[in-house]
Amino acid sequence: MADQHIEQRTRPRTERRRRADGEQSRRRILDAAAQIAGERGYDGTSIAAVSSRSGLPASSIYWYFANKDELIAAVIERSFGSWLSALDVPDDHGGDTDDRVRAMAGAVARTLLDSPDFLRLGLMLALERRPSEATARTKFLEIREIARNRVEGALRALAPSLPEESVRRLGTYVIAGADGLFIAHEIDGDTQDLVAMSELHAHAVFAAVTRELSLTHPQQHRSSS
Amino acid sequence: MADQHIEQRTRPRTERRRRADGEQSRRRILDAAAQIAGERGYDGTSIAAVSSRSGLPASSIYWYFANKDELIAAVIERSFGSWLSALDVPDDHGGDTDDRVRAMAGAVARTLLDSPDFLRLGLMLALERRPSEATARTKFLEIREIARNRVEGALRALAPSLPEESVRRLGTYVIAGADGLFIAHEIDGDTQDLVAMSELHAHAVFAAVTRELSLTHPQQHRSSS
Amino acid sequence: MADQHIEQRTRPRTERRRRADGEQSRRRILDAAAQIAGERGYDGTSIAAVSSRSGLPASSIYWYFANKDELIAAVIERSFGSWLSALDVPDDHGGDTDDRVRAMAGAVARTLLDSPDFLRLGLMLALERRPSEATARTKFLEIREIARNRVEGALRALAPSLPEESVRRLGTYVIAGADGLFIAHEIDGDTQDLVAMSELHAHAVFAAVTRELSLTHPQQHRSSS
Amino acid sequence: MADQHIEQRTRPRTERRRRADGEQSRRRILDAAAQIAGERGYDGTSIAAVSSRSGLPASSIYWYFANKDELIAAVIERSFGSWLSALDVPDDHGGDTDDRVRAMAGAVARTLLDSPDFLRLGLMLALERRPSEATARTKFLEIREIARNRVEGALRALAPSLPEESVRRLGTYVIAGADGLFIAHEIDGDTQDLVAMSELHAHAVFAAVTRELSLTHPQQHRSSS
DNA sequence: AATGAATGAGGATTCATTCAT
DNA sequence: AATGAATGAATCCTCATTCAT
Repeated sequence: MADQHIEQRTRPRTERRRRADGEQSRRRILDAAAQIAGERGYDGTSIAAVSSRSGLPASSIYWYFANKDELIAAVIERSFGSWLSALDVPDDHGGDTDDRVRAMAGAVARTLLDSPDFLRLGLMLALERRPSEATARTKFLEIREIARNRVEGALRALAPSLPEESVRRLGTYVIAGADGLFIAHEIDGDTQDLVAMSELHAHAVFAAVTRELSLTHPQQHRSSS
Repeated sequence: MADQHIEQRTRPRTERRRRADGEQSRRRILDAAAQIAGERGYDGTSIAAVSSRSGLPASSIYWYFANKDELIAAVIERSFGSWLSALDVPDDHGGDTDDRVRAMAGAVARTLLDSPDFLRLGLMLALERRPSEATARTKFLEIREIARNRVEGALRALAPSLPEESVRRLGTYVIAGADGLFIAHEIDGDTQDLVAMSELHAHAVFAAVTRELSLTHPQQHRSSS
Repeated sequence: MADQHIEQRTRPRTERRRRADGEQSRRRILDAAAQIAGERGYDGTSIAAVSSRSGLPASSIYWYFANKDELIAAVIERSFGSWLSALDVPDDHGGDTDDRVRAMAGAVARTLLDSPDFLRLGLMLALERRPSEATARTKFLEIREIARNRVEGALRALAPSLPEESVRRLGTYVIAGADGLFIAHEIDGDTQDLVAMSELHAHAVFAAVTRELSLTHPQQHRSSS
Repeated sequence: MADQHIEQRTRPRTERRRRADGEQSRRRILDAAAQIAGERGYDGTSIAAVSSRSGLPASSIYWYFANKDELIAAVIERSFGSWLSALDVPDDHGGDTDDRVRAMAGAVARTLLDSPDFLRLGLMLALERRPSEATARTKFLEIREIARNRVEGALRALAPSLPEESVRRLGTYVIAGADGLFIAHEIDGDTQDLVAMSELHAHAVFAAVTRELSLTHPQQHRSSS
């Protein structure tokens, strides 16, 4: 913190931070909080630690965030945002359905490897049964709902005749698999290949979709795994 | 904690009552700690909270457990033990392979519904990545390894020709699905049927097994779901 | 605060609008501070609270007031001023002495009911005995001295032959009763009629005056209540 | 604090504090809190200050008191108790009614001079409009009710035919006068003689009692000041 | 005429743990 | 076999105030 401060003073004022750069401070705080929360979880993320890692005094953190809870919520939100935008780019390309599903799964897996903060943090918050007013937890649950809607949209696009009930069930299953594989990867480290496992999961989901279809419209489909 | 326990057993006790009291106190502490840790996670489980919920003074907790970490480890161990014993009973019964797999999945799901503490707590610990190799976390990872060995054993029994690499991969996938579905159930409450979802997962795994077999020994298998 | 105020007046202002804004901001701050200080006392009046209630940033408060202490002093001064001016109007009217005393007491009581902030705040400050001679407290004590002088003046007018020592004593007693009744009203709410109680007090004081007179000049007076 | 602690260790263990003397620690904390709160009020009484004045670490204060509020409440309660017991001793003695009233007033005044903490503190709390759940304020209001009941009892004993409404009114007036004179004494220091002023107040109340009686039972009484 | 941003000191309270008894 | 009391470090957060713009 100290050196940070000194650096700021000694550095010649060539580019005077436009509008007294609070944007940068806010970002520094979020960066620090994201790192620490990613390593140590919600409770392990002390304001003092964020302060010293960000170079700003603890009291300054409260200029930008009402309290620790909202700080973590902001971390989750930003992390989710950058995950989403990383995902959005490679949306459609050729190949048959199976290939496309597998590609999507791989993309999800890869982006999770890059910015997993919101997921790890969010899962921890979700598992701890904090009072429901907790901003950070609520934020994660909102985000989770967004992700689920996307997944369900993709499932509907993939199999338009799939009944809504199946869409819900398979949506849950897709996300459950992603969560579970993410956890496996977090626990076992890089010994397990998250991308390969995700493709396995995609396969399983794909098989489940066709199976559900065959149960609903028995004449139109055959087992296709 | 371990030596404490042993000491209590080996030292001859003239008065039965005393020993019973000690054991009862220990149990009360564990019960309280299990409840709280299940609700609030490792950090949220303060010694003071365990003290007031158990009715015993904080210092008494340290008579039974070396420190908080070993208390939580004991909670996990006990909870896992009761989960395992609940699982052990209905091990084998007739029906074809598919049925058997589905039955196992249902049993696992049901026991998780009954005693979910160790899994929730363990997952939190696993996600938290606390720097020092905490006893409680280690204990959970050990237990997880036991569970994985069981799963892999079942997979080998199911498909003896499955290569070891596939066994590992599918073992991971089985557990990941269980974790993910457990989380989904924790988050969404009872709106999702954990048992039905587990059977869906069992199906998916079974399909994956046959698929791996067909990839490895292409001539011997056909799709069999 | 004082110089700030003067500076504002002496410096010629080209634009009328600007000056009006400044004065309005100052008033907004004082209003907010008066409300909060009336409710929560000196320590309970944080600059942050005044800032959010007034809608102006905390740093702007320091543009108008040197520090918190002078802000509170200004609150007391303004509140006292408006109390005094409310009191000044109905100063003299007919009736015998008893009536006049009672009317005065009623007037005081009514104005206290209308603007009790400065008295409540002042009493809190007076009781608090903060070590450094805080401006706000001093301001209140000055004001209290002014009020006492008025009371003593009225007593002298009422009974010119009353010795100075008695004037002092009765002046103290008048104010003590007012303070006490104000407190009773603050505590018990409207269950007690402050005006009626004030008239009771006026009676008591009047009786005490005649009593003091009879002790000093025994031959000239008789009981006259 | 430090020396305190050392002293405790170096002092030879001749009299080992019976039952690990928490009673003494509690008293030390209360003493410290009473001194500081008497000087600086509720907000001015920081736990850190109580800690260093009592010689016990801040965290130990929380062994005895749930929070600062309950600590102050305990201070008020104890101070009131010792005031009451100081007051109880000289209950009845000869002389005519006027003398007796004056003696009582003098006793009250003298005891207030000795242990005024509960009154100063309580008045401050009563004036600040803290949330009603505040323990300390509530405690003071309870105490005030006890004192009022006593006063009303004394009034009834003094003039059994006094109607209840007058008893209430005069009870309020007695206490208001005491509060007001106490404040006058606190503000002006020893320049005003609290005891003499209290006797003046007693006289005024006595006159008011006879006046109320004469208004209610016009034939039985005459003005008696 | 103002204000966004920053800051160090201090606020109350909880923490896991120890120790004498 | 247990516990009342104590403790120092850490917790989150608020405080009044400053300063560059």
